[in-house]
Amino acid sequence: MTDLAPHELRILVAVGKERGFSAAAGALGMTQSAVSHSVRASERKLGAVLFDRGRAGATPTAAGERALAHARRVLRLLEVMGAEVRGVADGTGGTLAGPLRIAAFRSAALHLLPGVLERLAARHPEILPEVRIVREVGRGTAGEVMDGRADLGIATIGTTSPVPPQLVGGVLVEEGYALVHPAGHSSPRSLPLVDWTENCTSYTRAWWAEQDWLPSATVEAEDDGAVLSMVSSGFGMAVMPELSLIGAPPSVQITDLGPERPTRSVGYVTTPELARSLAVRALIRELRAAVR
Amino acid sequence: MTDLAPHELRILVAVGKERGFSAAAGALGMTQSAVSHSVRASERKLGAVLFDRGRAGATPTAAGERALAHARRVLRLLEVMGAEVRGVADGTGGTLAGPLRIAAFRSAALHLLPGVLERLAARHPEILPEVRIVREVGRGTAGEVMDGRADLGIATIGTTSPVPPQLVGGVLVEEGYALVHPAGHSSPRSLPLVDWTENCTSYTRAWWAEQDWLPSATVEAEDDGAVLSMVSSGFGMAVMPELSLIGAPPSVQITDLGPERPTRSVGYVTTPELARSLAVRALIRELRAAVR
DNA sequence: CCCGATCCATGAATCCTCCTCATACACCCA
DNA sequence: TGGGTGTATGAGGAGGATTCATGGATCGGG
Repeated sequence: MTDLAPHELRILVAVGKERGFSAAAGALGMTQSAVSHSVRASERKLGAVLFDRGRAGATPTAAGERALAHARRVLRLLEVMGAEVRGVADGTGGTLAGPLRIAAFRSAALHLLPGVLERLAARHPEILPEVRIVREVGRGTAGEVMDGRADLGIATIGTTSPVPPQLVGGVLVEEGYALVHPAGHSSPRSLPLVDWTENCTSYTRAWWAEQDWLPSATVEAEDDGAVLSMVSSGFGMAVMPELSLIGAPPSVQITDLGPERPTRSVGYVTTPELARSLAVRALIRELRAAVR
Repeated sequence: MTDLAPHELRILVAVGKERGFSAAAGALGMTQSAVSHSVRASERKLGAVLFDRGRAGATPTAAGERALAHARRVLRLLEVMGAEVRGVADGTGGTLAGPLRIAAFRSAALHLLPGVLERLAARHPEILPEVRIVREVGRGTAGEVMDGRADLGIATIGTTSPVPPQLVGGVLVEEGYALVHPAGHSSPRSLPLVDWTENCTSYTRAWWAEQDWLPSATVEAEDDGAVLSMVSSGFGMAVMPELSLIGAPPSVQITDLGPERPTRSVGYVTTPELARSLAVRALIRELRAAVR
């Protein structure tokens, strides 16, 4: 038997990543001795020294670099193998390869998805995500999924816009609204309130109506990006969800609205069939991990 | 630990090949009991039944087919890993020393590969190419690569047969179709049209249908070689890709079909993992050089 | 210059995985 | 209904993997 077993491959990869036997052992939850034994066995099987051991740990030799590259590929292939075989058996289609169409509202597409898709690509390079920005008005992103134009939608979920009965979905995160106004403005509350069509659920609107300090004069903008740029140029103030405020310029000031502030739930919707597909499940897993 | 070990993969492949536990055990020099235990363990790890057991032995389920394809690929990758690591360590250059399995359709195997493999052998004598001729119907050569039975496939690539998403590939050359008929025939267009199953993409068929000068009566032959020999013996005429016409005897006459002639793309497909291996890269380099 | 810290190496003991042996079970056919 | 084909399964043993305990090498600092 000259082939390396998966656990041996994993140890090689860990040593390459942690740049040392002890560190790799720690990362894998095993003993330095086990790593040493295993690497030595792998080297014997392959007939080549894979790591230069030194004071500062272990660094791959040229042969070791090639071995690491192969080890990573083999491990990934084994991972995909498990996923596909299970998928075929489940009748979920079997492959996680191919395009994965995501409909998202603007702030999610800009501030939530990039990191998620990056990690998804790292773990499942065979998935090719396509993001389409859909205004969250009317049927919104859920409509895109219902109409078969998207596999998964990032949507606001609440009592006024629940998950449609023919779809499945879940809440990812509940985020609060915050007041945003020009930084350093002397009396920000005298500024007009800037708003945009997609903003706010009816629950939020009710909260809104109760706040007597809010000016009634409002200006309607195109989308949250336009609102934010109007605020940052001193034109007005706005009540926006936190997701829209990620990466806001220093020229705006964000004020928490306190414990009674309105919130909204951001979640996902998909079809029951697609919910079992490996690609959609992988994406949901990454979404869940991202909002934690 | 949910990943399958190499010995488990080998057992799966053997069972798939020998179509039975007992036969696989015999081929592997082990007990039927060991095979049974191992397959059961693999099924438990993957969470799917891989073989239907019956009177006549074992046949793979759908999940089993996928598992087998992956198993072959993983084992192949481990093989390449060993060879390359040893090669790097020896300072012999680091390319895979050993067999490189190529699946090609007939005309490519006969007219494109010989020169390519000659140059490959000159540059990398340690690579031992094995060519298997596969009819380009159904999943064709790409299927051989997907199932782990070949490292690289020479395939026709087009809208009707794109590179499968889980594979990687590229176009090598776009070649035209030409009319071929017996040399010196007085009215070649009155001859029947000879064809063979692998011939022509749907795009080509569409062009074909538009040509009112083409006779509708057709004769079906086994392969392009048979077609060419029928044409050369005066039996009929044919529309064939240029690759099939290399080395055609002087008894046939080749007529260019003009600028509107149909074309097909000939390319290669391989797995993402093998695409990085030195042997496959060397072969692709030679293929690219050859068609220039 | 030695002390301590921080690496990796190694031998023995333990635990667990995998294989074999022996046997049971299911099915088909003469 | 017995013999021949196949697979399933439990018990036991051999070998591999991990741990424990320890040794050896190398470097930086007092």
